[in-house]
Amino acid sequence: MTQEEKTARQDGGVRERLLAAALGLFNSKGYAAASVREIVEASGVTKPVLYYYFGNKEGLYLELMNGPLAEFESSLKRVTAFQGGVTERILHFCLTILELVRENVEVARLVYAIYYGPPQGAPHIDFNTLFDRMVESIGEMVREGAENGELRPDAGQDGAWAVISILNTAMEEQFCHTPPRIDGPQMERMLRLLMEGLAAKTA
Amino acid sequence: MTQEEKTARQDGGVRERLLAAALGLFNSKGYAAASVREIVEASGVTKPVLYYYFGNKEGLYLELMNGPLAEFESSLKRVTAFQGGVTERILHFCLTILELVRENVEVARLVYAIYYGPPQGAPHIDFNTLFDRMVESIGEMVREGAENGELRPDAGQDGAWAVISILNTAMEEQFCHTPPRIDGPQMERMLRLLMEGLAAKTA
DNA sequence: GTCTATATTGAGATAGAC
DNA sequence: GTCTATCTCAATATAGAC
Repeated sequence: MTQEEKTARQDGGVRERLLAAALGLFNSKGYAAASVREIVEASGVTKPVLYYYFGNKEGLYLELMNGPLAEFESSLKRVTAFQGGVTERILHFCLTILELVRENVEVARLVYAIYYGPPQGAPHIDFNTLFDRMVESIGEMVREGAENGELRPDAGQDGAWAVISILNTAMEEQFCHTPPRIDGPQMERMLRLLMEGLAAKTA
Repeated sequence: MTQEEKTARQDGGVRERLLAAALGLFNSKGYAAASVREIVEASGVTKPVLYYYFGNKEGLYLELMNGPLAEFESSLKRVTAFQGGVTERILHFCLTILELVRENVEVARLVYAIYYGPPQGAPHIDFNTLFDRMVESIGEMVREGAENGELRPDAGQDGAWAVISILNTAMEEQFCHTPPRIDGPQMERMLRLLMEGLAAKTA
């Protein structure tokens, strides 16, 4: 057993408590306004413990984000491999993303706050590329649908952004309103409403 | 001429420069992270000047928000008085709101950051009621359209939220991406795509 | 690993001269 | 109205004992 492994086993609870407390405080007060003092008090430890585990406030923040973000990215890869008609693939994609967000509301809320709001002095993380990849995935599906006749031939950019709008707003509702006024089934109904406008009139 | 009027004339430039600098810094660093020192330096004055005009940082923030918010509210009232078919009224409503946002991007960005993100220690302003009123206005229009046969009879909650989603995401694009990937005409096309799904099939 | 105690910096805010 | 100089407090971070 290496020294690293020993350390990893020993520090168990404290690390997690610090991460959880920081996440809660970053969300309720913002990265800048949440002080180290508050974080350690909420975790029932003292300041040096935080510096021992994470080096500094930034290190704690990065540690907090990296796990869930990596998980999200790998989920993104898996979901694009889904087979079926374009409409069903779009629905499946959006529902999966929404479910991911619902499972990690706290982290998602923080990501959105940093992405959409001022960085607040938090170290930079490239959320932009991640969001763009999501946009691009939906764009490709819509384009494919327009080409193979499943969607209207003019369902290009505008159609893709309309889908993204619904997904985006549904996600935001998860962490900006309690209880959220949009859930999975409702988002699906909204998307189907949109699709009936997007779908090719073959009747 | 009262004392108030004299004062109002005299302090001209400084007040405005402080407000503008604060708005810029609140947006780029967040309310908590933007320091009074930075604000006054950017305005070319010293700290006591800020305290002279606004009492404190919170006073400055409130002064900054109140003007545009009142203007926005009165615009909301005016736009709901627009006459015409439901579809055109919805389009007019959304285009007007988007235009308002585009004319006050900086304030809108700050409002969204505070509304969606952590309050950062900024004094509370009730944006919720304002947003709800917007949601309610759209809800009423859709409901009316469903009743008078201009929209599908089942175009209720879901249809309204689909409209809101498009408007919401279009607004966000204005202050979260340069250049914005959505403008007025594109939002209109997205809404019309949605409408063709919502509209009653009378053909 | 975790503590007490403290160094150091920068924050918001004010006193008092002009 | 605007300044210089300063107060007070809380922030991040660390030294050093256990």
